Amino acid sequence: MELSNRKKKILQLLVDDYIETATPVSSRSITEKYLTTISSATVRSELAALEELGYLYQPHTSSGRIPSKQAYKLYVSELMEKENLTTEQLDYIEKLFLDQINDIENIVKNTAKVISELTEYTSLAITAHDMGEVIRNIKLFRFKDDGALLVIVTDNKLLKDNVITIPKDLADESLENANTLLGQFFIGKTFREVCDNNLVIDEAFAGYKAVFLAVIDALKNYVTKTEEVVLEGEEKILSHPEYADIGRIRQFMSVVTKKDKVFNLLSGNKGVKVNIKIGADGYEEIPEDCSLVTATYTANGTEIGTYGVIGPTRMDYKKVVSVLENVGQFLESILTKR
Amino acid sequence: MELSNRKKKILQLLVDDYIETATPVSSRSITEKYLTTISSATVRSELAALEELGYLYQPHTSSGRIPSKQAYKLYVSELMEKENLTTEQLDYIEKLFLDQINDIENIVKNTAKVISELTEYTSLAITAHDMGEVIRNIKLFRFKDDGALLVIVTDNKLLKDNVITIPKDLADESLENANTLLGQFFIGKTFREVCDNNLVIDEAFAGYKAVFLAVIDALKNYVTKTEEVVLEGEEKILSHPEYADIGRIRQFMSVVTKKDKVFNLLSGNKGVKVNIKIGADGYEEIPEDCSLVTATYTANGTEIGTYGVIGPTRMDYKKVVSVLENVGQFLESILTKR
DNA sequence: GTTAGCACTCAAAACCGTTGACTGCTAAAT
DNA sequence: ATTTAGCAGTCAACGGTTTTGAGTGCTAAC
Repeated sequence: MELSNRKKKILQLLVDDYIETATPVSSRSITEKYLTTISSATVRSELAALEELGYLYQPHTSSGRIPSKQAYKLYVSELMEKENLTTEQLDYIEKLFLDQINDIENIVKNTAKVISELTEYTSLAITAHDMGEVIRNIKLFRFKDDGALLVIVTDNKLLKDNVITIPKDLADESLENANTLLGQFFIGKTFREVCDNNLVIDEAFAGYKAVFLAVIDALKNYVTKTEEVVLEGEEKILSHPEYADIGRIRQFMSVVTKKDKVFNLLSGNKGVKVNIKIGADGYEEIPEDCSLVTATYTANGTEIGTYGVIGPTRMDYKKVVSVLENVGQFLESILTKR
Repeated sequence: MELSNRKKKILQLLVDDYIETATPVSSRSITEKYLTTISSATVRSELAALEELGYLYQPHTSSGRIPSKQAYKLYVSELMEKENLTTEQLDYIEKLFLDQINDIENIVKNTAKVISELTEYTSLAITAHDMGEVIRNIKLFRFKDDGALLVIVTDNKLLKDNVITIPKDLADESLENANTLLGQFFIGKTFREVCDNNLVIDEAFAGYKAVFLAVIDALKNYVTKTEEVVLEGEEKILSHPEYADIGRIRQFMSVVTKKDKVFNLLSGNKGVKVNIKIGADGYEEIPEDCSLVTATYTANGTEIGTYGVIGPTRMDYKKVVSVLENVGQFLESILTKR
C-alpha cells in the first residue's frame, strides 16, 4: 500500500526535523514549523497512522515520535532531497586535492580526512587491491646488506611499502641484473597472473631464485593483506548526542579501531556506487544503531578504494551522500586524467 | 623539611592504592591492607600532617584522601618502586620485534602499538629528524611522466615517502644520469649540510637543475615537516574511570588527534631519557589532569624518535616507566646491531 | 475530513530524608 | 610524647516522593 502524499510529506519533515534536533518530534512542532495551514490534531492522526504502519514509534506514551529504521529506509530511497555543497565546501575540496602530489597512500588518507571534515562524522577507507591491475614498472632498491625496498608502479598506484629480505652476499651488480630480469618478467603482467601458483620461473633467473621468490611472496602478501585501512575523525562521534555515554562510545571505538573489522565493513560493499546501510540490521560488525554510507571510487577502469562514513542512525544522509558524491568526482577526475 | 620515614611510607602506600583503586584512600584501609600494626587514628594524624604540607587533599570533609600533583612528583622521583615486566610481557615484546623487517615507519608504528598495549594507555610517537644523519644512498624512481619517488637511506632510516615533480620531457637515460650525479653529490653529506642555504650547486649538474632543486626542496621539507606523528590506542582512555564524562574525553581527543599538538607535546622532551610531566602544570598542550611520560630512543648515536604515554594523572607510573625502558632496550638493540 | 478542547500519561526535574563511610577531636593509656 | 579508643560531626550518594510540563488520544462539534 502506497502512502498518501501528505503522509509522505509529514514523514519527510519529521525525519528532517529529527535529524536536525535529535529529539522526538511532536505534532505541534510540525504544524508550527512547516505545515502552518493544518492543525496539530490533524497531524496527530496522520502520525498515529504512520506509527500503525511501522514508520514511527514513541519512546513513551506522552512523547513525540521518532523515525524507525523502516522510515529511514524510505527516507533515503524516496523522500530525501539531495543537497548541494556550498561553494566554500567545494573550494575546500578542490584546494586540498589540487596541491597534493599523486601518491596514492596520501591521497587515500587525505580523501578520508576531507570526507570526515565535511560530513562531521567518522570516515573509513580501504584501498582496493585490484587483482587485474597491470604492473608498469618494478624495481628493488637496496637499503642494507640483506634488505631491499620493492617499488611497483601500476596505472593507478605507486606501491612503495614492501620490504624484502635479500641474500647478504648478493653483489650490487647482481642486484642490477636481477632488477633488469624482474622488469622483463613482471612488467605487463597483472597481479592475478603473478599470484597464480602455476607461474613458471624462467631459467634465466636461476641465479636469483631467492630474490624472485621473495618478490612474488611480497606481491602475494600485498594482495591479501588487510593493512591499508584508514580511519579519520574518530573523535567526531563524540559530538553526537546519542553518544553521550561511554558504553556506546567504547563499543563504537572497539569496532572502528580494529583494522580487520573496518575492512570487513567496507569490503562487503566493494563495487557498489553509493550504498546506505541503516541500523545494525544483520551486519554484526556495525555497532548498534549505527548507519554506514559507503562509496566505491574508480579510475582508469579499476577500483581505487571504498570510502565510508559511519555514525548514528540519525545521520544527515543528505549531507553525507552529497559529500561522498562530490569528493568522488574530484578524486576520480584527478586520478584519471594523468 | 624532609618528611619522616613513616610519612613517606604512608604517602607511598596511599599513592599506590589510589592508582590501583581510583577512589579516595581512607585511614582505615591503609591500616587494614598494609600497616596492620598501628591504628587508623595514628594514620589519620599523619594524613592530616601530609595534607597540611600539600601532598594530599580531600574532595569533601568526610572522604578519604587523594594525592596532589606534588605528591605524584615526590612519588615518581623517590617513592615509587620500579616494577619488572612479567616474562609474558617480555616475550610479547620480543616476538613483535623479532619478526618484523627493519622499515623505520613500521617499526615506529609497531613500537607505539606495543607500548600502548602493554601500558593500557594511549601512546604517542614522533620520529626524530636528526639533522646530523648522513645520507648513505639516494635515488629517484620515476612512476609517471612528471613524478618521481625519492628514496633515501641513512644509517637508521629508509625514507621513501617523498615524491617530487620532475620535468615531463626528461628522458629516462637523463634520469639515470641525474641519479648518478645525485649520488655523487649527496652521499656522505648530512641533512644539515644539504639544507644549508649556501650550498653551491656543482656545474656538472647544470642540465638537471630543476631535478636538483626539487630534491633539495623535498629534503628541506622532510626535515621541517611535522608529519610523522603516530597515535596508538586512543580508545584506551575510555577505560579509565576519570574519563567517565564526554567533556573530558572530547578535550583529550582534541589534543591527541591533532598532529601539531602531539608534535609539540613530544618535541619538547627530545633528547631526554625518561621524562615525567604531571598534570597540566603550565604545559598548555597537555589536557587537564593528564600526565605524560616520554622517552627518547637512540641508535647508532642518533635519536630515532620520542615515545610518550599519555593518560590520567592517576597513572600507573611504575608500569609505564618499565614498559618504556624495556621496549627502548629492545628497539635500540635491534636498530643498532645491523 | 478537520479542529478545538479536555483528560490522561509519563519522563525529567526538584525535593526530600536516610545511610554510611569518613574525618577531627578529645581524653585516657602507653 | 605517642598512640589509641571513642564519639560527634560532615557530606556524597542513594532511593523514594512530588511536581511539572510536554505531548498524546479521544470526542464532539464544525
